[in-house]
Amino acid sequence: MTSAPERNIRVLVIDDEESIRRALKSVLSARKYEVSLAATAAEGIDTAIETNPELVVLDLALPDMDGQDVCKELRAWMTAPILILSVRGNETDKIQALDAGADDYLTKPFQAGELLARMRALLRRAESRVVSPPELCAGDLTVNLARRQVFVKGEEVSLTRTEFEILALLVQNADCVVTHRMLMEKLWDDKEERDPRLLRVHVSNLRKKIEPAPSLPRFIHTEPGVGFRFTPE
Amino acid sequence: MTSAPERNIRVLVIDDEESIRRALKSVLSARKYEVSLAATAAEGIDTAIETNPELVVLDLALPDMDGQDVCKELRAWMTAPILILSVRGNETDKIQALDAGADDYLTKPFQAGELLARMRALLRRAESRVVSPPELCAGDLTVNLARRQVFVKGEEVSLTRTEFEILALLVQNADCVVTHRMLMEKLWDDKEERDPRLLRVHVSNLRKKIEPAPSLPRFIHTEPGVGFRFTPE
DNA sequence: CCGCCGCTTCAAGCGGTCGATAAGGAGAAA
DNA sequence: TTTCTCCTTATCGACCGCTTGAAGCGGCGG
Repeated sequence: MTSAPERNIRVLVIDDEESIRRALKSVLSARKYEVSLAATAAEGIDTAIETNPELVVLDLALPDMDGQDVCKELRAWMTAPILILSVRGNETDKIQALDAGADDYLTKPFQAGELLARMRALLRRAESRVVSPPELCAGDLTVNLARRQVFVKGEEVSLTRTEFEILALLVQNADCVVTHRMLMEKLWDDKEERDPRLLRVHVSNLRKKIEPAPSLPRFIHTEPGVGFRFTPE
Repeated sequence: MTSAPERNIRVLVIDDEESIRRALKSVLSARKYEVSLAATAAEGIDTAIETNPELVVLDLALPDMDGQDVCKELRAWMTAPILILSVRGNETDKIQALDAGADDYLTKPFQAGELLARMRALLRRAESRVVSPPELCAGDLTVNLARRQVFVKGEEVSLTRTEFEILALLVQNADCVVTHRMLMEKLWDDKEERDPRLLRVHVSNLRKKIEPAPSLPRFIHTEPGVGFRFTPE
């Protein structure tokens, strides 16, 4: 996988050397990365907050703050990998930086190819991380979006594709009204107008499968003329 | 986090130099790591299958196989981080190893402290990730992703490349739905749309080989309009 | 009280997707 | 070249679920 990423990945470079910034900007932009630059630690942290980068390249020797402290400060709220650049190649610096939350440490002068390869390795790891285990429990109902499974009183019920899509959208917007338009756009991505009755039939069938009393809905409430609402409480 | 891990972490060291193996064994054991050793690539892969390590330290220059190929072979079924050791410090070797699936690259001679710090950084990242065992048993079916072998009632069945790829992807996402799109992207990495019928044929052939009753699937269930799901239990 | 309107439910037709099978075609090995 | 394996395409029957029409139900206003 030496190829450029299909999507533009946001990278933040924090380095006080003008020449390094320019060089990295040029090299990374050519690889279709979306590059932000910062010359000081303070500026770097601000930019990180603004752009929320997916990877940070951080020089250890900044004028206004120690590199390790920058690392820790970023780590406090950010999970993106941090790659350290430094002219200092001694063991203690490396250990301290890595233990401060950095993910890799590269000694200057470095070769662009190695930096890019290490960035790819870090990003490969980061992207394979699971986002969150999206499981919802409400009363007798359990909805597992990742597994596409729904349980009522521990018994798995089999939902149709459309039924599950509807339920998923409602669960994702729990307590909020999901309009007819939103549902229909999600279900049939063509924008042509569809019969609103269609939704009602599907919702009706869905209720029969997951509601304790389908005619007195506990989970899926209808907002007349607007849409539906899922109530977990 | 300079402290030793609270739980014994399984580390596999693959290196042909006796002295390195001894030194690492001693250093890592003192840090409460549970160390396995291997002197050749073949032995290393076998040990990896047996012990399912949480981190692999791999020498790039092994007598019986190229380091990159070992990397790729491990990556095919293992998600644990791989740290490369090598006397070769040139850029090309590093890039190739990192792109082959390695997570870090350290040039010999190295200092123990740096190795330990890099291991900690890698393990910190991998901490939250589930380690998948290299072999899965479900009823009469045994799937060994590492060895690319499949057994039914103890008898090995021979799968074609595509069939195994499909089964592997399904097993790795056991209980979760694997969409048609995911399967097709994995099988044919070209993004051009393919005939969904193709998948059905391959899955059908696969079922005939591993299902007790192919028409009433026990392992590979189809989710209409979405994809397929592997059910171990 | 009655009719209108929107939501719910039921029932039936139709279309799409799936599974099985067979045959064409590409590539490797003999 | 032949032969074999495996990928791919094609065809067909069966079935599930989407869709639509229509009736039942309740609230609200005239």
